[in-house]
Amino acid sequence: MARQGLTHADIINAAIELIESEGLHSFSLRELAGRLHIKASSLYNHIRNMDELYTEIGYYAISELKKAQLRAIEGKERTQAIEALADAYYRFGKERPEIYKVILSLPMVKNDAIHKAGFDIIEPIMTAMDGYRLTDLQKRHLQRVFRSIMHGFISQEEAGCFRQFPEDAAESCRMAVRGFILLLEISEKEARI
Amino acid sequence: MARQGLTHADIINAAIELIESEGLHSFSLRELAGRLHIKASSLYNHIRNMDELYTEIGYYAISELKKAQLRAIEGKERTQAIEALADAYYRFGKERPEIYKVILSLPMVKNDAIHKAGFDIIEPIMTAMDGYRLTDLQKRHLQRVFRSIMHGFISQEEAGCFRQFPEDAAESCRMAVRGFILLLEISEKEARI
DNA sequence: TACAATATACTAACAGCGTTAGTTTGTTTA
DNA sequence: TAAACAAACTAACGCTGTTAGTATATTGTA
Repeated sequence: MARQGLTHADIINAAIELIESEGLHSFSLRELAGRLHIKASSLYNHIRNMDELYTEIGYYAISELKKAQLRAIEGKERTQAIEALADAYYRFGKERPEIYKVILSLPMVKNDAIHKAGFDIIEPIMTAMDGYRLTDLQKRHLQRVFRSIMHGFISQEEAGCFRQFPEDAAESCRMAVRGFILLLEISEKEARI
Repeated sequence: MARQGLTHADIINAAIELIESEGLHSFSLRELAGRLHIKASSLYNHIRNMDELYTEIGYYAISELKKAQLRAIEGKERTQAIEALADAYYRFGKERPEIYKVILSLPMVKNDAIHKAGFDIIEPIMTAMDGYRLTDLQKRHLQRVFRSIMHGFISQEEAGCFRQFPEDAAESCRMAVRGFILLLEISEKEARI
């Protein structure tokens, strides 16, 4: 009706805001439309469907996470770089849990764009490992180890799986990162042989 | 109509079967009812609601995972125990991904029963660490590290996050477990001081 | 400036979902 | 045999994503 200059980006931004404030769980196209003062069906002039909307939000989340990580390791090396990286990852997960969740819902198989996003996830940890003399094979394994540790902590804490004990989960996470650094150091020694 | 002796357990078992064969994503009460040759509303004679159904399936999943882990570490100690434990956990996640996912959907806050289930998750890794001379504080942190590593690997591999490289994810996981064992060993040394 | 084309909004509807209320019917108990 | 209970039913509610068809405002062109 009262035509407003709604762009594709406006839709995505509103969706992100809504998900962050109300939670991914309760997000719906009708609610999104309501916030934009249009009907749900009108959204289809801007987006193909809900899957695609989630995919775009996933891209956004990945790029935000990547930015935060790269900022954190700037000018740092080895132990310091890894710890700063882990800290940035952990904070992102705690501060923006709803957006973080969207990343995992990305169907990583589908198309080339998502495949490309997969490399955006990897880049920061790969860069942080530059200070270690590792083979490419070692790096490919070790980046998985790092990401698994970090994702494991974030998703389990979010799910409430750490509530049995009062100890700070961030402290446990730092311990895990210490183990990862140990792994980097002994891998380095093995690579020299 | 043609009254069949449907028990509460029958419902849960059918739901588990359906989730494992068709996926958690497409699971619905109407589909479950269809498999049992009743209408969806009739399910409410046996279950309170869908949340409670998921909770019960979550309990089942936790107990299955616990059993598999305890079986794996029987008669083993230290490095062997940890590796066997990790292997059992990893296999469970790969072989029964849909049921595994239900565990995380458990709202760990709610009631005492769920709180108790939380300890069932912890028990195997706590037992496996018995062979290490660690303080209780260390154990409480380290069980989180172990669970984060394992959950991180399973959920990321399931989500397709490891598809960038051809290397076997199980191999990466073993590397992570090696890091965890390193952590156990140096924690042991620190505890003795 | 006028007309055609396009983009953006609308209404109405569909099938699916979890869930509830009220009703019927078969089984079990007194 | 009658009463009580359990387990099925039908019908409906409000919610979801999505599509089809329609109206209207903006934009590009002759």
